Amino acid sequence: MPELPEVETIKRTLQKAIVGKTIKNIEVRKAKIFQGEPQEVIGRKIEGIERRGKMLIIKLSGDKALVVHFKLTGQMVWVPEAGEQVTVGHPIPFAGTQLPAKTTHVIFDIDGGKLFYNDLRQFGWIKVVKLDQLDKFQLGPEPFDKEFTVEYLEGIFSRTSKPIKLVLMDQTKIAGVGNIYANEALFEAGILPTRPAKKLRNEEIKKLKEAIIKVLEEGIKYGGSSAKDEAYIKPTGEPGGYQQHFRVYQRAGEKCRKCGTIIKRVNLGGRGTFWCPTCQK
DNA sequence: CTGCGGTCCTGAAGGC
DNA sequence: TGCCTTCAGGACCGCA
Repeated sequence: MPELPEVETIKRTLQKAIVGKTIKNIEVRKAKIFQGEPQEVIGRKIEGIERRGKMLIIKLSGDKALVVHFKLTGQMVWVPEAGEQVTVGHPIPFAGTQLPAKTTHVIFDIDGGKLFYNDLRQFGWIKVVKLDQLDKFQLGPEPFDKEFTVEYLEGIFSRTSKPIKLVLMDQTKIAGVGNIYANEALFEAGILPTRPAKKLRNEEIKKLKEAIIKVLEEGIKYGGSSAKDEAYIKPTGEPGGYQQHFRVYQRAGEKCRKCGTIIKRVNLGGRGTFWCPTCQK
């Protein structure tokens, strides 16, 4: 599922591929996915690409932007035209099939190639948003920003007795952390996912803050994670590599890499939650 | 305010 | 073999 590191990878890949180019046409094959009028976007130049939390923001000439939320299974695949100078990766066959696939819901016809939005579960969306409306998305601080401090975390944790893992995944409190990286960060910090947030000691909060940054940086370094059952791929069509480095996520029944104890799994807030009973207290 | 459960959707996996 | 049920999951919504 595209979380901060996956969306950051998509952002960096697309920056090299499509910034400075013009959107010539948009084919919307599933109306509910594309929210807005294609006419508001066609003919505009892509001025820049940013990320906010798990959302990709494609800034256009004029006063508009496209905001993309990939939710569980959204993908963006950039396929350069034949003969086009390939600026990023290479157009490898998409899952052994041709694009558009049956999961392709929006196709952007851009100078030099096509950008496909695919989404198996169809939970994701693309919205046309005015630039001055971008701050309407209620999101907490970015983990890599300077407001993301131990003091900030102490503040939000002290006000709730919810399990710490659910607080980490609350986008209005911390932007971009989802199920994978919440599980991984809690292992790295040695904290049980079920601990009430307000019960964390200052020393643990310090460790957790560093752990969040560490696992997100690792995720970006490996180009995101293409875990089993998950649809994330880079816009080049290649999978990410972070899944090979998971400490606990989707490793129930396997041995902890640090101590050999069997990794456990439980449902917390409807999400698969994984931890090592020895390393996390 | 909190916390719970339903909703969207599809494919894989399990049961009989 | 084949049909039916269950499950996973980010964000949001309604209800108690």
